[in-house]
Amino acid sequence: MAALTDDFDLGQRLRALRELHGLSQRELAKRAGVSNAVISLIEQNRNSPSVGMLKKVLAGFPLSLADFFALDLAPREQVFYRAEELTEIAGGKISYRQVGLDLSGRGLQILHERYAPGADTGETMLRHEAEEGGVVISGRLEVTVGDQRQVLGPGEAFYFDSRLPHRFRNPGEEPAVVVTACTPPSF
Amino acid sequence: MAALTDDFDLGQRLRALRELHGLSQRELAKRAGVSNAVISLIEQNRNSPSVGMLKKVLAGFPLSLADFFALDLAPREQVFYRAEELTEIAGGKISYRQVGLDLSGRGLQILHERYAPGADTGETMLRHEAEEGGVVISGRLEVTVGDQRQVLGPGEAFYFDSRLPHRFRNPGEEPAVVVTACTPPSF
DNA sequence: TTTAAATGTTTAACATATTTAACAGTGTTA
DNA sequence: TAACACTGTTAAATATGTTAAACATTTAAA
Repeated sequence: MAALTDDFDLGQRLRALRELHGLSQRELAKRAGVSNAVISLIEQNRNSPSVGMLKKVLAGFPLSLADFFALDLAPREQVFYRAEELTEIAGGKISYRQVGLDLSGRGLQILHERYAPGADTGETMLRHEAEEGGVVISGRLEVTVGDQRQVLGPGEAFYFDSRLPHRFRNPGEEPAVVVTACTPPSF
Repeated sequence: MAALTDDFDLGQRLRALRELHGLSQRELAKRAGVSNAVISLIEQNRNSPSVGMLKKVLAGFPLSLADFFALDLAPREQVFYRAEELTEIAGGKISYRQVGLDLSGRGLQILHERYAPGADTGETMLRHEAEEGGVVISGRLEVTVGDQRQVLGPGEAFYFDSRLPHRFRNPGEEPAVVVTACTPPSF
């Protein structure tokens, strides 16, 4: 997950962020309660700020450390997708239709899912580093998370930490349709 | 989003991570190419490591900065939500029904939205630091992002950078229903 | 017990980050 | 033009992080 972990330019990132917010170095410094010099130096990569300092600076936006490092500054392309354009990921008894083709470097994965009657993600529970949730549109969906299990119907929803072992199953006679979201994308 | 931005204990986090990997301070230090003392000091929160140093240390696992800060060590609570339990945020001509009550410290916001005929988020375009997307369930929704505009119907979808000015409107005669997701949560 | 090899911690010397205060440049107003 | 308010940058002083080396403790083997 987590895009741009390596090569990234911390200074450039801070500068881009600051300019995006329309702040001068001094304005940001004032909000953050630090000297303006340090912002200049950080943006030039002439020092490697301590985590404490960076946290202070980001508080001026405000923005969390996690968000700062997870930020993706690349510009975006396609915005709209026709139903046929959603990219089918799995196929078969479970259909995952993803909004967007390539999510690498993105923070969000949105899926239009359809579970045929009886469809099941399987005995071996799923786990990954993420948060996910969804809303059931039609049919019935059995969701198991950790030691909790429940069957959800239209309008009902779920939200959990994806590191907890989880599983989805359609226990009904009709197809189950769900819209789910996951951050960061898990496949 | 991004959990535990404030209170979190960097030292505790590093220690937990190291022990999870079954490494001693010295082993990790060797892999990371730093002195073992700094790891001891960081874990005791007796210094606030520079970003460069922290990055080096994490490389010993390896783990990216983004992942490190995105890590959430806290346990989660409610997983399932009945339709009535979705928390109504706006009400009125536009209904935002959110999965989960309090999303502070979370990375994902999922909304079950309903736009009455003619409902509109307004002339002044929305902007915030996030990524968002959604799938239209029923009715028709006009989505404007930057200089792009399109009317989407059931099964159609969108995905964009929330920093681009955007707007939603129901141009039709029947209610429009959408499931959207946003990371990080925007309100 | 003794020895050795681990473990985490501490201290003093050193390297680096941060602040304060000044510098240089821009655009605006009188 | 001068005077001002703003911009980002820089130098020297200070504060803090980092290292190398030693300390103290535990475990295992002889």
